Amino acid sequence: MSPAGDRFFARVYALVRQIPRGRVATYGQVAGMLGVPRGARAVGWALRALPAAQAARVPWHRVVGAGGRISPRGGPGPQIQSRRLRAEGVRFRGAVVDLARHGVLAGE
DNA sequence: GGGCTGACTGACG
DNA sequence: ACGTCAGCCAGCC
Repeated sequence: MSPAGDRFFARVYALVRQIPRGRVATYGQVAGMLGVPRGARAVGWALRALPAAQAARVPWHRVVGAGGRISPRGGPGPQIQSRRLRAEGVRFRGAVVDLARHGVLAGE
C-alpha cells in the first residue's frame, strides 16, 4: 500500500514528534526505527523539507547527527537548535550532545 | 528511466 | 583532531 499519508517524510515527522522532551535522537537512529538503517541521509532530507507550519509541532531540534553532533545546516541555525536543546535540559559535552544520557535508546 | 541533490555516516590520510 | 572521499536512501527535474 502507498497512500499519500504513508510517505517517508510523513513517517519521519510522526516519529520525531514522538520524541519526548529532553530526549535526543540521531538521523541514523530515526532511519533505523523506520526500517532503513542506512537512510540517515533520507531522514535529513525529510526534515529539510519540513514546512515551517509543521516545525511548530515537530521537535526537529531533537534530531542530531551521529555521536550527538549538531548538523551545520540544521534548521534555522545550529545555534538555535543547540540552544533549544539546552532549554530542555539536555546536557552538552562541548559542542556535542550527551547521547549516553539523552539518547532515545539511552537509559533515563 | 537516468541523473542530481542533500539537516548523514563511517573510513582514510 | 580535522578535512576529504565514497556509499546509501528518497524525492524531484
